[in-house]
Amino acid sequence: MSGTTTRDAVIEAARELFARRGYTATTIKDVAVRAGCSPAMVMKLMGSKAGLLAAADPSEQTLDEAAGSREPLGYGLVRRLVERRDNDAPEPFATALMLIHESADREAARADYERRYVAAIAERIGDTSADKLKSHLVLAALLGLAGGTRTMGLLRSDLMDSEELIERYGALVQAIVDGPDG
Amino acid sequence: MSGTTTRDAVIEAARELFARRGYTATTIKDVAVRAGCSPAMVMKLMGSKAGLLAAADPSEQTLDEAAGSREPLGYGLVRRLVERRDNDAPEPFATALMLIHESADREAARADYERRYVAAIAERIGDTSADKLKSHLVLAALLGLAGGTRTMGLLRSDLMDSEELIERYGALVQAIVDGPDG
DNA sequence: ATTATCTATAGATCTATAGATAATGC
DNA sequence: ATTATCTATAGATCTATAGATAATGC
Repeated sequence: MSGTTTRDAVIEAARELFARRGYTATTIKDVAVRAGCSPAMVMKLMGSKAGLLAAADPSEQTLDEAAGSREPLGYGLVRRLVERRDNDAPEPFATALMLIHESADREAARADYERRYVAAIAERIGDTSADKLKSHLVLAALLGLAGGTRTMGLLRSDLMDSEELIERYGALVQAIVDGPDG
Repeated sequence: MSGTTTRDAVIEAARELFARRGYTATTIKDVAVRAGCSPAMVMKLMGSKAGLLAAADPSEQTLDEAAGSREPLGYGLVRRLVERRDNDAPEPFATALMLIHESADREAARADYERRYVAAIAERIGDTSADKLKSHLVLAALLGLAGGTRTMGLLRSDLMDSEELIERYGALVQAIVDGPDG
Protein backbone atom coordinates (compact mmCIF):
# COMPACT_ATOMS: atom_id res chain seq x y z
CA MET A 1 0.00 0.00 0.00
CA SER A 2 1.18 3.51 -0.76
CA GLY A 3 0.05 4.63 2.70
CA THR A 4 3.17 3.12 4.14
CA THR A 5 5.29 5.18 1.80
CA THR A 6 3.64 8.46 2.73
CA ARG A 7 3.81 7.57 6.39
CA ASP A 8 7.50 6.82 6.06
CA ALA A 9 8.11 10.08 4.22
CA VAL A 10 6.33 11.98 6.98
CA ILE A 11 8.32 10.29 9.73
CA GLU A 12 11.58 10.82 7.89
CA ALA A 13 10.76 14.50 7.32
CA ALA A 14 9.82 14.94 10.97
CA ARG A 15 13.00 13.23 12.13
CA GLU A 16 15.11 15.63 10.15
CA LEU A 17 13.20 18.75 11.08
CA PHE A 18 12.86 17.95 14.78
CA ALA A 19 16.59 17.21 14.90
CA ARG A 20 17.40 20.40 13.04
CA ARG A 21 15.02 22.96 14.53
CA GLY A 22 13.52 21.36 17.59
CA TYR A 23 9.99 20.35 18.39
CA THR A 24 8.22 23.67 18.92
CA ALA A 25 9.92 25.41 16.03
CA THR A 26 8.94 22.66 13.62
CA THR A 27 5.36 22.97 12.37
CA ILE A 28 3.08 20.31 10.98
CA LYS A 29 3.08 22.31 7.78
CA ASP A 30 6.90 22.22 7.58
CA VAL A 31 6.80 18.46 7.90
CA ALA A 32 4.02 18.19 5.33
CA VAL A 33 5.84 20.31 2.76
CA ARG A 34 9.02 18.28 3.17
CA ALA A 35 7.09 15.01 2.99
CA GLY A 36 5.16 16.22 -0.06
CA CYS A 37 1.66 16.04 1.36
CA SER A 38 -0.89 18.24 3.10
CA PRO A 39 -0.77 19.16 6.81
CA ALA A 40 -4.11 17.40 7.23
CA MET A 41 -2.53 14.22 5.94
CA VAL A 42 0.18 14.43 8.58
CA MET A 43 -2.42 14.84 11.27
CA LYS A 44 -4.55 12.00 9.96
CA LEU A 45 -1.57 9.67 9.89
CA MET A 46 -0.01 10.59 13.22
CA GLY A 47 -3.00 11.75 15.25
CA SER A 48 -1.26 14.69 16.88
CA LYS A 49 2.01 16.54 16.89
CA ALA A 50 3.06 14.61 19.99
CA GLY A 51 2.27 11.37 18.19
CA LEU A 52 4.44 12.51 15.32
CA LEU A 53 7.30 13.14 17.72
CA ALA A 54 6.90 9.72 19.28
CA ALA A 55 7.06 8.11 15.84
CA ALA A 56 10.03 10.25 14.74
CA ASP A 57 12.15 10.00 17.88
CA PRO A 58 15.50 8.84 16.57
CA SER A 59 16.72 7.22 19.77
CA GLU A 60 15.44 3.69 19.33
CA GLN A 61 16.69 3.63 15.78
CA THR A 62 20.34 4.23 16.52
CA LEU A 63 20.78 3.16 20.11
CA ASP A 64 20.74 -0.51 19.33
CA GLU A 65 23.27 -0.51 16.57
CA ALA A 66 25.53 -3.46 16.03
CA ALA A 67 28.10 -3.24 18.79
CA GLY A 68 30.44 -5.86 17.32
CA SER A 69 33.99 -4.68 16.76
CA ARG A 70 37.48 -5.62 17.84
CA GLU A 71 38.12 -2.07 18.96
CA PRO A 72 38.00 -1.18 22.68
CA LEU A 73 34.49 -0.10 23.63
CA GLY A 74 35.18 3.58 24.29
CA TYR A 75 36.73 4.02 20.87
CA GLY A 76 33.90 2.12 19.26
CA LEU A 77 31.24 4.37 20.74
CA VAL A 78 33.09 7.44 19.52
CA ARG A 79 33.67 5.87 16.12
CA ARG A 80 29.99 5.21 15.57
CA LEU A 81 29.15 8.77 16.58
CA VAL A 82 31.73 10.24 14.20
CA GLU A 83 30.56 7.95 11.43
CA ARG A 84 27.01 9.16 11.89
CA ARG A 85 28.29 12.69 11.44
CA ASP A 86 30.30 11.81 8.33
CA ASN A 87 27.21 10.12 6.87
CA ASP A 88 24.88 12.97 7.79
CA ALA A 89 22.81 10.51 9.79
CA PRO A 90 20.62 11.77 12.65
CA GLU A 91 22.47 11.99 15.96
CA PRO A 92 20.32 10.73 18.84
CA PHE A 93 22.68 12.05 21.52
CA ALA A 94 22.39 15.59 20.18
CA THR A 95 18.68 15.37 19.52
CA ALA A 96 17.86 13.94 22.94
CA LEU A 97 19.18 17.03 24.71
CA MET A 98 16.99 19.27 22.68
CA LEU A 99 13.88 17.16 22.90
CA ILE A 100 14.16 17.01 26.68
CA HIS A 101 14.39 20.77 26.78
CA GLU A 102 11.29 21.24 24.71
CA SER A 103 9.19 18.52 26.17
CA ALA A 104 5.84 19.51 27.65
CA ASP A 105 6.55 17.34 30.68
CA ARG A 106 10.22 18.00 30.97
CA GLU A 107 10.94 15.95 34.07
CA ALA A 108 9.21 12.88 32.65
CA ALA A 109 11.09 13.19 29.37
CA ARG A 110 14.36 13.71 31.20
CA ALA A 111 13.88 10.64 33.37
CA ASP A 112 12.87 8.55 30.39
CA TYR A 113 15.85 9.54 28.26
CA GLU A 114 18.20 9.19 31.21
CA ARG A 115 17.01 5.69 31.95
CA ARG A 116 17.18 4.51 28.36
CA TYR A 117 20.49 6.12 27.50
CA VAL A 118 22.23 5.10 30.70
CA ALA A 119 20.99 1.55 30.20
CA ALA A 120 22.19 1.51 26.59
CA ILE A 121 25.66 2.71 27.55
CA ALA A 122 25.87 0.39 30.55
CA GLU A 123 25.11 -2.54 28.32
CA ARG A 124 27.73 -1.51 25.79
CA ILE A 125 30.53 -1.03 28.27
CA GLY A 126 29.49 -3.88 30.54
CA ASP A 127 28.80 -1.64 33.52
CA THR A 128 27.07 -3.89 36.06
CA SER A 129 27.52 -1.59 39.05
CA ALA A 130 24.41 -0.44 40.91
CA ASP A 131 25.00 3.28 40.52
CA LYS A 132 26.01 3.12 36.83
CA LEU A 133 28.47 5.89 37.50
CA LYS A 134 30.85 5.08 34.72
CA SER A 135 27.96 4.97 32.29
CA HIS A 136 26.92 8.44 33.38
CA LEU A 137 30.43 9.74 32.78
CA VAL A 138 30.68 8.06 29.38
CA LEU A 139 27.27 9.37 28.41
CA ALA A 140 28.25 12.92 29.39
CA ALA A 141 31.39 12.70 27.27
CA LEU A 142 29.41 11.40 24.28
CA LEU A 143 26.70 14.03 24.65
CA GLY A 144 29.45 16.63 24.47
CA LEU A 145 30.98 15.19 21.33
CA ALA A 146 27.52 14.99 19.77
CA GLY A 147 26.48 18.52 20.74
CA GLY A 148 29.91 19.89 19.95
CA THR A 149 30.23 18.40 16.49
CA ARG A 150 26.60 18.46 15.38
CA THR A 151 25.12 21.52 17.03
CA MET A 152 28.11 23.79 17.47
CA GLY A 153 30.04 22.49 14.47
CA LEU A 154 33.28 21.86 16.35
CA LEU A 155 36.07 19.59 15.14
CA ARG A 156 34.98 19.51 11.54
CA SER A 157 36.86 17.16 9.27
CA ASP A 158 38.86 19.95 7.64
CA LEU A 159 40.14 20.83 11.11
CA MET A 160 40.77 17.33 12.37
CA ASP A 161 40.68 14.09 10.43
CA SER A 162 37.89 11.78 11.55
CA GLU A 163 40.31 9.00 12.42
CA GLU A 164 42.38 11.31 14.56
CA LEU A 165 39.24 12.56 16.30
CA ILE A 166 38.22 8.99 17.05
CA GLU A 167 41.71 8.33 18.34
CA ARG A 168 41.82 11.34 20.63
CA TYR A 169 38.26 11.58 21.94
CA GLY A 170 38.08 7.80 22.01
CA ALA A 171 41.04 7.78 24.38
CA LEU A 172 39.09 9.98 26.80
CA VAL A 173 36.03 7.78 26.74
CA GLN A 174 38.18 4.67 27.01
CA ALA A 175 39.89 6.17 30.07
CA ILE A 176 36.49 6.34 31.77
CA VAL A 177 35.67 2.78 30.76
CA ASP A 178 39.01 1.55 32.10
CA GLY A 179 38.75 3.64 35.26
CA PRO A 180 37.51 2.68 38.73
CA ASP A 181 33.86 1.84 39.24
CA GLY A 182 32.75 4.03 42.12
CA MET B 1 14.31 54.87 38.36
CA SER B 2 12.03 51.91 38.73
CA GLY B 3 12.28 51.21 34.97
CA THR B 4 15.65 49.62 35.53
CA THR B 5 14.16 47.28 38.10
CA THR B 6 11.38 46.11 35.79
CA ARG B 7 13.83 45.73 32.95
CA ASP B 8 16.09 43.63 35.14
CA ALA B 9 13.18 41.49 36.26
CA VAL B 10 12.19 40.91 32.65
CA ILE B 11 15.71 39.94 31.61
CA GLU B 12 16.11 37.66 34.59
CA ALA B 13 12.77 35.99 33.88
CA ALA B 14 13.67 35.55 30.22
CA ARG B 15 17.07 34.09 31.09
CA GLU B 16 15.47 31.44 33.25
CA LEU B 17 12.67 30.58 30.86
CA PHE B 18 14.82 30.52 27.72
CA ALA B 19 17.30 28.26 29.53
CA ARG B 20 14.53 26.00 30.79
CA ARG B 21 12.18 25.74 27.82
CA GLY B 22 14.01 27.16 24.88
CA TYR B 23 13.32 30.21 22.76
CA THR B 24 10.28 29.20 20.73
CA ALA B 25 8.51 27.49 23.61
CA THR B 26 8.88 30.55 25.82
CA THR B 27 6.27 33.22 25.14
CA ILE B 28 6.38 36.92 25.86
CA LYS B 29 3.44 36.35 28.14
CA ASP B 30 5.34 33.69 30.13
CA VAL B 31 8.16 36.15 30.64
CA ALA B 32 5.76 38.94 31.58
CA VAL B 33 3.95 36.81 34.16
CA ARG B 34 7.20 35.73 35.76
CA ALA B 35 8.52 39.29 35.73
CA GLY B 36 5.24 40.60 37.15
CA CYS B 37 4.27 42.94 34.35
CA SER B 38 2.21 42.95 31.16
CA PRO B 39 3.31 41.42 27.85
CA ALA B 40 3.10 44.88 26.32
CA MET B 41 5.61 46.11 28.85
CA VAL B 42 8.07 43.40 27.85
CA MET B 43 7.72 44.40 24.22
CA LYS B 44 8.07 48.11 24.97
CA LEU B 45 11.24 47.46 26.96
CA MET B 46 12.93 44.97 24.64
CA GLY B 47 11.49 45.92 21.25
CA SER B 48 11.01 42.37 20.03
CA LYS B 49 11.34 38.80 21.14
CA ALA B 50 14.71 38.60 19.41
CA GLY B 51 15.81 41.70 21.32
CA LEU B 52 14.75 40.03 24.53
CA LEU B 53 16.87 37.00 23.67
CA ALA B 54 19.87 39.17 22.91
CA ALA B 55 19.51 40.88 26.28
CA ALA B 56 18.94 37.61 28.14
CA ASP B 57 21.65 35.51 26.50
CA PRO B 58 23.57 34.10 29.44
CA SER B 59 26.88 33.57 27.65
CA GLU B 60 28.54 36.92 28.22
CA GLN B 61 27.58 36.84 31.85
CA THR B 62 29.34 33.67 32.79
CA LEU B 63 32.02 33.23 30.17
CA ASP B 64 34.30 35.85 31.64
CA GLU B 65 34.27 34.64 35.17
CA ALA B 66 37.29 35.11 37.37
CA ALA B 67 39.76 32.50 36.16
CA GLY B 68 42.15 32.85 39.11
CA SER B 69 42.83 29.61 40.96
CA ARG B 70 45.79 27.47 41.86
CA GLU B 71 44.09 24.43 40.41
CA PRO B 72 45.13 23.12 36.97
CA LEU B 73 43.01 24.72 34.28
CA GLY B 74 41.03 21.66 33.21
CA TYR B 75 39.90 21.00 36.77
CA GLY B 76 39.07 24.68 37.26
CA LEU B 77 36.77 24.76 34.23
CA VAL B 78 34.94 21.69 35.45
CA ARG B 79 34.77 23.05 38.99
CA ARG B 80 33.10 26.26 37.89
CA LEU B 81 30.59 24.30 35.84
CA VAL B 82 29.74 22.01 38.74
CA GLU B 83 29.48 24.98 41.08
CA ARG B 84 27.01 26.65 38.76
CA ARG B 85 24.93 23.50 38.94
CA ASP B 86 25.12 23.33 42.73
CA ASN B 87 24.08 26.99 42.92
CA ASP B 88 21.27 26.59 40.40
CA ALA B 89 22.90 29.25 38.27
CA PRO B 90 22.23 29.38 34.53
CA GLU B 91 24.56 27.14 32.52
CA PRO B 92 25.73 28.87 29.35
CA PHE B 93 27.23 25.72 27.86
CA ALA B 94 23.91 23.91 28.09
CA THR B 95 21.86 26.88 26.97
CA ALA B 96 24.07 27.63 23.98
CA LEU B 97 23.35 24.26 22.38
CA MET B 98 19.64 24.83 22.60
CA LEU B 99 19.69 28.41 21.42
CA ILE B 100 21.72 27.47 18.35
CA HIS B 101 19.17 24.81 17.55
CA GLU B 102 16.28 27.23 17.77
CA SER B 103 17.86 30.19 16.13
CA ALA B 104 16.13 31.64 13.08
CA ASP B 105 19.47 31.85 11.29
CA ARG B 106 21.00 28.69 12.62
CA GLU B 107 24.30 28.82 10.76
CA ALA B 108 24.97 32.38 11.84
CA ALA B 109 24.17 31.57 15.45
CA ARG B 110 26.30 28.45 15.30
CA ALA B 111 29.30 30.33 13.91
CA ASP B 112 28.89 33.11 16.45
CA TYR B 113 28.70 30.78 19.45
CA GLU B 114 31.55 28.66 18.11
CA ARG B 115 33.80 31.66 17.70
CA ARG B 116 33.05 33.10 21.11
CA TYR B 117 33.18 29.85 23.04
CA VAL B 118 36.31 28.55 21.35
CA ALA B 119 37.99 31.89 21.98
CA ALA B 120 36.95 31.86 25.62
CA ILE B 121 38.31 28.36 26.17
CA ALA B 122 41.49 29.07 24.21
CA GLU B 123 42.17 32.05 26.41
CA ARG B 124 41.57 30.05 29.59
CA ILE B 125 43.82 27.16 28.66
CA GLY B 126 46.43 29.26 26.87
CA ASP B 127 45.85 27.64 23.50
CA THR B 128 47.77 29.79 21.02
CA SER B 129 47.74 27.29 18.16
CA ALA B 130 46.18 28.35 14.86
CA ASP B 131 43.62 25.57 14.66
CA LYS B 132 42.56 25.75 18.31
CA LEU B 133 42.13 22.03 18.27
CA LYS B 134 42.61 21.48 21.95
CA SER B 135 40.08 24.16 22.70
CA HIS B 136 37.56 22.38 20.50
CA LEU B 137 38.13 19.14 22.36
CA VAL B 138 37.89 20.82 25.77
CA LEU B 139 34.73 22.63 24.70
CA ALA B 140 33.14 19.38 23.53
CA ALA B 141 33.92 17.73 26.86
CA LEU B 142 32.45 20.67 28.78
CA LEU B 143 29.32 20.82 26.63
CA GLY B 144 28.78 17.18 27.48
CA LEU B 145 29.13 17.72 31.19
CA ALA B 146 26.77 20.69 30.96
CA GLY B 147 24.16 18.91 28.86
CA GLY B 148 24.55 15.71 30.83
CA THR B 149 24.16 17.23 34.28
CA ARG B 150 21.76 20.04 33.51
CA THR B 151 19.56 18.74 30.74
CA MET B 152 19.66 15.00 31.24
CA GLY B 153 20.18 15.13 35.00
CA LEU B 154 23.16 12.78 35.05
CA LEU B 155 25.67 12.53 37.88
CA ARG B 156 23.47 14.18 40.47
CA SER B 157 25.07 14.88 43.81
CA ASP B 158 23.32 11.96 45.51
CA LEU B 159 24.96 9.69 42.97
CA MET B 160 28.40 11.26 42.96
CA ASP B 161 29.78 13.87 45.29
CA SER B 162 30.54 17.17 43.55
CA GLU B 163 34.19 17.05 44.57
CA GLU B 164 34.58 13.57 43.17
CA LEU B 165 32.88 14.62 39.95
CA ILE B 166 35.29 17.53 39.64
CA GLU B 167 38.16 15.16 40.31
CA ARG B 168 37.12 12.60 37.72
CA TYR B 169 35.73 14.71 34.90
CA GLY B 170 38.40 17.31 35.60
CA ALA B 171 41.04 14.66 34.94
CA LEU B 172 39.60 14.08 31.47
CA VAL B 173 39.58 17.74 30.59
CA GLN B 174 43.04 18.18 32.05
CA ALA B 175 44.27 15.28 29.89
CA ILE B 176 43.20 17.24 26.82
CA VAL B 177 44.88 20.38 28.09
CA ASP B 178 48.11 18.49 28.78
CA GLY B 179 47.92 16.59 25.49
CA PRO B 180 49.62 17.37 22.16
CA ASP B 181 48.60 20.45 20.22
CA GLY B 182 47.80 19.18 16.73
C1' DA C 1 -16.85 0.25 -0.56
C1' DT C 2 -12.67 1.53 1.33
C1' DT C 3 -8.66 3.95 1.69
C1' DA C 4 -5.75 7.94 0.73
C1' DT C 5 -5.60 12.57 0.39
C1' DC C 6 -7.09 17.32 -0.10
C1' DT C 7 -9.53 22.01 0.81
C1' DA C 8 -11.54 24.81 4.07
C1' DT C 9 -11.96 26.41 8.47
C1' DA C 10 -12.63 26.63 13.60
C1' DG C 11 -10.49 27.87 17.74
C1' DA C 12 -6.56 28.92 20.19
C1' DT C 13 -2.43 30.90 20.48
C1' DC C 14 1.48 34.41 19.65
C1' DT C 15 3.98 38.74 18.57
C1' DA C 16 3.49 43.34 18.05
C1' DT C 17 1.24 47.91 18.07
C1' DA C 18 -2.02 51.71 19.24
C1' DG C 19 -3.86 54.36 22.43
C1' DA C 20 -5.31 55.15 27.29
C1' DT C 21 -4.07 55.84 32.16
C1' DA C 22 -1.21 56.20 36.14
C1' DA C 23 3.05 57.70 38.27
C1' DT C 24 7.04 60.84 38.54
C1' DG C 25 10.06 64.93 37.83
C1' DC C 26 10.26 69.70 37.14
C1' DA D 1 5.68 67.10 30.55
C1' DT D 2 7.68 62.79 30.70
C1' DT D 3 8.07 58.22 31.77
C1' DA D 4 6.15 53.74 33.11
C1' DT D 5 2.69 50.71 32.49
C1' DC D 6 -1.77 48.79 31.18
C1' DT D 7 -5.97 47.28 28.22
C1' DA D 8 -7.50 46.14 23.87
C1' DT D 9 -6.80 44.40 19.56
C1' DA D 10 -4.90 43.56 14.80
C1' DG D 11 -2.76 40.26 12.01
C1' DA D 12 -0.36 36.19 11.54
C1' DT D 13 0.42 31.83 12.79
C1' DC D 14 -0.51 26.88 14.55
C1' DT D 15 -2.88 22.47 15.66
C1' DA D 16 -6.69 19.95 14.80
C1' DT D 17 -11.12 18.61 12.69
C1' DA D 18 -14.97 18.22 9.29
C1' DG D 19 -16.31 17.13 5.08
C1' DA D 20 -15.33 16.63 0.06
C1' DT D 21 -12.87 14.27 -3.69
C1' DA D 22 -9.81 11.11 -5.87
C1' DA D 23 -7.71 6.58 -6.08
C1' DT D 24 -7.83 1.59 -5.23
C1' DG D 25 -9.58 -3.15 -4.22
C1' DC D 26 -13.29 -6.25 -4.68
